[in-house]
Amino acid sequence: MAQRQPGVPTRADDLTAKARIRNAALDLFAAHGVDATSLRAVAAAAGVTVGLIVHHYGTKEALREAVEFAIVEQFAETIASVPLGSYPPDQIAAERDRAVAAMLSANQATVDYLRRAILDGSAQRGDLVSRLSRLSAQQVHDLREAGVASTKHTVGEQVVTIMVRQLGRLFLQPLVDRIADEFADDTGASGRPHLVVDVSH
Amino acid sequence: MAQRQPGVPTRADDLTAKARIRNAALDLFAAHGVDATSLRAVAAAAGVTVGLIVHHYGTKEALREAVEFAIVEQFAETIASVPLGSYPPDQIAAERDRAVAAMLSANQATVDYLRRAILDGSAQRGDLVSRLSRLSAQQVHDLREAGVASTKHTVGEQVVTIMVRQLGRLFLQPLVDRIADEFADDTGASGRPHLVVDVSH
DNA sequence: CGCCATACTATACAACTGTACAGACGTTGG
DNA sequence: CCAACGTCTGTACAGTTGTATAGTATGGCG
Repeated sequence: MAQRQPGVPTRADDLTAKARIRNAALDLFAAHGVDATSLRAVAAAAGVTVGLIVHHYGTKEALREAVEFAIVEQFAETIASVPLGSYPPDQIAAERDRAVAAMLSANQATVDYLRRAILDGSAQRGDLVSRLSRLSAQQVHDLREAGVASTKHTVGEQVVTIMVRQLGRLFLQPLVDRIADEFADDTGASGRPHLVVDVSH
Repeated sequence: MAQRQPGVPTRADDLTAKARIRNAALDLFAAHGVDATSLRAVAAAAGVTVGLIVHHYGTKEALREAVEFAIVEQFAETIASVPLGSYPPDQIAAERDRAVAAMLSANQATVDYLRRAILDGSAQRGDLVSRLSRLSAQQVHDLREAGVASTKHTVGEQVVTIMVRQLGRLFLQPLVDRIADEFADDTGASGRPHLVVDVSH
């Protein structure tokens, strides 16, 4: 085998090997779960050897953390793509929601990974869910500073509402789809049912 | 070690070894996932050796199927515990819903296992979700025969509604709890947020 | 009693896991 | 030019996995 990127990482075929490994890991972790995904499977999908994964990330756990870090980055960048001044104050929140929804629907692997992460719920500080929650909290805080967001509820309540409405529908959709498929011939052409997920305080 | 149940399985300490294995498997599968649970862990939890699991169930896959079969049975029995004649026709459906909800809240492991099963979504016929869907469909069918259930929607739509409303809240609750915990000191004593899950056709 | 079916243990094994490590290659800085 | 460095491969290893199997004990039944 020829080595692809010797010396300083050039971007010959689109992506660094390190990035390709991380992307392949996200896809496989999302599809089959972290435990059920071997480093060898990741290596094969990324077109590298197991040794290189260890070289770049050290351990499987560290690779998982890198994947989660990338997901948080993805959220942060998406939110930052709709800065405070870009829309009338009363539309910022809605516009950010739309941006996040668009990002998620374009990255099924991210959604699938998140679903598993929340499910397994390690519940430890520094967790993926914790970090996303803090990101949401920061967003709520910013909007309040700008005098936009309501202060009728606590920040915690607003974060729960944002995250559950954003993610809840995505998590439950597979269940709806499964059952809809089950009765596909029966449902008539009435189309997919529409999910409603919300929280009340 | 002394063997516990020689010959015909007596019910010396509460349960057959075979049943203890199945229960232990349900608990561990629910808590950590099937893949992450070794037969040795199941054996230890059930107080038997690995060999006995193989003896009774053959393969890990067969053990998983036995666990799922037991779950379906649990649903079926719960529904059957509220027979058609036991309540006024217009209350049967609601009463059965209540019975299922009570059964689920008393069996956290079942809920957790179901959450994982739906998540992984093997999407194959004979699947756990498929079997539960068919159970729901049967229920809807029965209620229609008795002239109780509405025929305004298709059976498929009604099954989706039943399953999503039953299970959706249970699946999303961990997410809500996680975030609520994250902001526990912030939320004030406003109590846990209440989840709303529904489908519209 | 003798015999067999069953419940059960113990050990063994091949496959696969994550991790470690030695080295090959090409680039870069002095 | 050459030593140092980062990227990358290949192999090796100890631990764990699911499964197979040989063997032991025990109760029921002729």
